[in-house]
Amino acid sequence: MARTDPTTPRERYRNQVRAEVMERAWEQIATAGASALSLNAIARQMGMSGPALYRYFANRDDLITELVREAYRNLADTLAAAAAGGADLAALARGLRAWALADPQRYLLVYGTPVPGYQAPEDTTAVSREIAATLLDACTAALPPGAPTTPLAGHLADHRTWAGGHPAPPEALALFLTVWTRLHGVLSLELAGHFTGMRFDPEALFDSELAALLPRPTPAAGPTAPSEAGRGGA
Amino acid sequence: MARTDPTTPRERYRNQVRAEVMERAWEQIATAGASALSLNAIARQMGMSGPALYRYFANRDDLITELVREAYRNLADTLAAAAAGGADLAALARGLRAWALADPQRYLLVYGTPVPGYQAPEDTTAVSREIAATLLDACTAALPPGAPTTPLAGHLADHRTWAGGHPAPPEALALFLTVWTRLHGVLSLELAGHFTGMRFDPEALFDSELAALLPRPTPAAGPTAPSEAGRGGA
DNA sequence: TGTACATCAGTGAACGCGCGTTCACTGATGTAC
DNA sequence: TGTACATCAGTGAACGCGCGTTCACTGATGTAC
Repeated sequence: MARTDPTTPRERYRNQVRAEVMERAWEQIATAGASALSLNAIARQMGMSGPALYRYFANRDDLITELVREAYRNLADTLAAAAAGGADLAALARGLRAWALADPQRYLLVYGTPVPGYQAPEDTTAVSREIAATLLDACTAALPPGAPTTPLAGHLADHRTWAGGHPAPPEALALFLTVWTRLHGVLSLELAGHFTGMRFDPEALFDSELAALLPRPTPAAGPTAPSEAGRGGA
Repeated sequence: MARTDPTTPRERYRNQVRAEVMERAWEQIATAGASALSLNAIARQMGMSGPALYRYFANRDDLITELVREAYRNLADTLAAAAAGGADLAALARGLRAWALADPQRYLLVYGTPVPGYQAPEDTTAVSREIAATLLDACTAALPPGAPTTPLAGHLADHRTWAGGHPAPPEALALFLTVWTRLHGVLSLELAGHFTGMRFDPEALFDSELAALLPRPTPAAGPTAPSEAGRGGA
C-alpha cells in the first residue's frame, strides 16, 4: 500500500499514546470527577511509570486543558452535525441532553463547577462561539414572526459581543440564553443527583421545558397565543 | 446576672470553638471550593495543631456534613422568614438569588456538583422538604385559577412522595420544579463564571426568567393570555 | 548495505509537599467530699 | 475552704499515603553518509 499519510511511525505512536492517556483520563473523570484526576494513577493503569507521561503532556493542567478542548470540540461537532442534518432547536436540545447523559462528568467538566486550582485556557472561546453560532441559527429559525421585543432582548442588543458577529436578532439572543440556562438547570441538577430520591422522571421535566420554549407552531397563532419563545422579558 | 442558660462554661466554650472552626471552613470553601477543605489548614489558621480539631469533629467528612447541614438550615430559615413576612413566589426567588450571591460556594456546596469522595447524609432530606414546602406554598398561591393540566403535572401526580404529603395540587408541583430548575440554571452558570466574558447583566436574565414564570396577574386574563406558570407541559 | 550518530520513549530514584489520622502525654478546668 | 480526683482541651511526634515534578540515565528507533 502506498504511504500517503504524512505522519511518521513515531508521530503515529505518539498520537496513539496521547489518545490512550486521554481515554484513561476520561474513565478516571467519569468515576471520581475531574478534581481527582491523577497523572500517576493514569500511568499506573497503562503499565507505565509516572514520569513517562511528561513526554506527552507538559503537566497535569495541560492534560486537563486537552480534555476540556476535546469535550468542547466534540460537542460543537455533534451539534453541527445534527444541524447539518436538518435538526431544529428542539432536536438540538435533545442532542445536548443525550450528549450530557452519555458522559455526565464530561458535561460537568465543561459546564459545571470549575475544577479548583485549574485555570481554563482562553482559546476555548472560539469553539464555544461555534457552539453558540449553531444554536443561534436554530434560535433565529425558531423565532415566531412578529415576536414582541422584551427588556432582555433590549439589554442584549447592547451586549452582543459574545455572539461574535452572529447576525441573530436580539430576540434570538434572548431565546438562546433562555434555552441554554433552562436546559442546563434541568441537566445539571439531574447529573449532580439532586433528583434521586424524588421518583419522577427527569426527562418529563426536560420535555416540559422544551415544550414551553417551543410552542407548537400554530399557523393561526395571531395575538391570542403569544409564544414565550423570544419573549423572555417582563 | 442570673445564670439561666443551661450550658456549662465548658459547653459554651466547645460551641464557640466549633463555631469558629466552621467559620474558618466557610472562608476556606469560599476561596478554593469544598474539595480543597483541609482540617490542618483550618487548625493552622486558628493557631492550633491539627489533631486538636478531632476534639470537635470526628473527621473531615463530619465537618463537611455539618457545613451542608448549616447551609440547608440557613436557606430554609431565610425562605421561611421571607414567607412569614408575606413574600410571594417572586420575592422568594429573589431571596434565593440573594442567598446564593452572598456566598456562591455555599450555594454550590448544596446544589452544585457533589464533593468528590464525600457521601451526603440522609437527614438533610427533612430540611430540604422544609424548603420545598415553603416554595410549594408560594407556588400554590401563584397558580392562576383554571390553569390547564399538563403532561408534567400528570406525571407528578403519580410521583409526589418527595413533596412529603404537602397538599399542593400537581400543577403546583410542576411549577415548583420549573421554578427551581430555571433559577438554578441561571444561578449556577453565573456562579461558575460561565457568563464572564459575555458582558450582559445576569440579573437581567434572572428577572426575565422570573417574569416568564410569573406573568403579571392580569385580572381580565381569560383565555387570551395563557400563563406559562403551571403549564410546564406540552 | 552497513556503520556512526542523533533522537526520543521510558525508567527508577529522589525531592518536597500536605494531607488525614492515631497515640501517648501534659496541663488546665471542673467536681465531690 | 481545701484537698483528691476525674474530665477534657490541646500538643508534638509519628505513620502511611499519594501527589506533581525533576533528573540522570538506558535502550530502542530512526537518520545520514
